[in-house]
Amino acid sequence: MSMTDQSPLGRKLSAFVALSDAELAVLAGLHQRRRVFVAGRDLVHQGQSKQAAYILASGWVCSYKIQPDGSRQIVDFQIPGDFLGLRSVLLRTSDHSFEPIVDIEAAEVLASDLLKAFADTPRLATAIFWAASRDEAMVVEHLVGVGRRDSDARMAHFLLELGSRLALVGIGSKDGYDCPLTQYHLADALGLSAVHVNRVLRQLRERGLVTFRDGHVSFDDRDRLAELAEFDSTYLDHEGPLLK
Amino acid sequence: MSMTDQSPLGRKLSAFVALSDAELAVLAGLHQRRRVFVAGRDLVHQGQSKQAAYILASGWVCSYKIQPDGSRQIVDFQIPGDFLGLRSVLLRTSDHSFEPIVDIEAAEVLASDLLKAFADTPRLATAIFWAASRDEAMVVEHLVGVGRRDSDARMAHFLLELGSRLALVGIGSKDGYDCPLTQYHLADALGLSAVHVNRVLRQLRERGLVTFRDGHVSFDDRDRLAELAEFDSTYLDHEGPLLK
DNA sequence: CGCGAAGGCTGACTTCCATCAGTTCCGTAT
DNA sequence: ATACGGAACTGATGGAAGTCAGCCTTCGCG
Repeated sequence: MSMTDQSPLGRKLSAFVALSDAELAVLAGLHQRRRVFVAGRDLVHQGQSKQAAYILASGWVCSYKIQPDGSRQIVDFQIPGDFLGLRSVLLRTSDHSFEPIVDIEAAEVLASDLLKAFADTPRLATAIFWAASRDEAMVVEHLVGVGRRDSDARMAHFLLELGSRLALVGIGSKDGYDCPLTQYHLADALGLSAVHVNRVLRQLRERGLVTFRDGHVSFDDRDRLAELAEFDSTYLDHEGPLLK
Repeated sequence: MSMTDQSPLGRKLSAFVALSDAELAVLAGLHQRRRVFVAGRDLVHQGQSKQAAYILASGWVCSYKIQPDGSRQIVDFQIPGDFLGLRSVLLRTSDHSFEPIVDIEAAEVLASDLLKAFADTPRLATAIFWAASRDEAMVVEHLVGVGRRDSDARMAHFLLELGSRLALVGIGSKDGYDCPLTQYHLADALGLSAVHVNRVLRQLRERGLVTFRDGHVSFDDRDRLAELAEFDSTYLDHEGPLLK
């Protein structure tokens, strides 16, 4: 199976374990029940129970929690190749919501099919658990950012992390990437107000570090940006395949 | 096996699945290699690789990340019955550190033993994954708190959550619990300065909501405290066993 | 066409929390 | 017995980010 044939998930997992053709075939099998969802209408809503998991094939999604007072915290963004709702399979009710940011395509995966795939191809299972662990590490890093970084470093770190993640599934380049997020999304993710997000972006642009404009992020000076963010990507753990 | 014989982990898992004697025996088997660690000396250090997982038997631990600038963010506290480092088994290097807050006892669990237990007793495996999912949900809720709650609500929420968790493993009562954390721990966990933590605690005490003094938390008015915190415990998911 | 909604952008004012610079209290090691 | 270190505690001051209020542009649509 050639590189270009691979799903984004296949591509991502290949960075961790070298998957055999048989394993790739099982993975492809999980992509059967393809569904389309429109931007803005929640896929899963907080408090809902017993929903399937999804593998995102194209488009962007965010997972978030709404507070009783109406404010929301975006926990993470999902990009092609990411799982949605893998964790909440075991908890009775989903503790958060998923909103497609643009129109998306996703493969619905039934818990039973997933478990069968795990039993048949343990290496694939390991790879998927690796991906889940990495997602959790990103949430932790997100928490650190919100708790301990000022708004500039927070934004810088966020934009760099996103760039790294996209690169891993073959989207974007060293210099930047297309990004459909609004300043409101950034605000809800970073724990800032939309007004302040705007000011921070302006500042970073004027300092010649990054430009986020018209749905595109350009790294104007990646090194200085990484320095400001104190960006250390080891938690993303992609140094080439571990298991041959 | 009677209730009082159970390890804290057994007790916690029993709230999710009713475990058979055979399953409880396997679980007890995982507690073989008992070790003791002294307060303050890190169990696992950020950047370290290939360490075992642990089941905490007694005492308190915190997991945290240190920033290059020296500030630290505590990600979570572990109490008896919690796993340490379950997630980082798959990532090459641990992305965070574990520090015992008091002297602790913990069972060291080798990855191979854990996998064998999973293979032999799938229901136990499910229960442990449930616990892992719940831990992740707590980190998410923590992120929400740091991102979207002001310092009072944040503290209130934290103290209530901890009370709920302790109750699940049979520690503390409806009215309060013993708690060895210092105000510095609270500050590092909640993304506040120690000075401000002190003020917030004073305020909550003066308003007659909670008293945290001399290593003991007392809920003076649990209802009003929960209201201030907008505490909704569904993410903790303990409404009695799901699987009979 | 023109209206409204969504997103981006900005200035003025306010608030929450960090920082600095201490003091007090206690337990323990010299 | 006293000196020391860790933790709790406090007042004064400043700064980072929130809130409020408003303007401009673009784009879809009645």
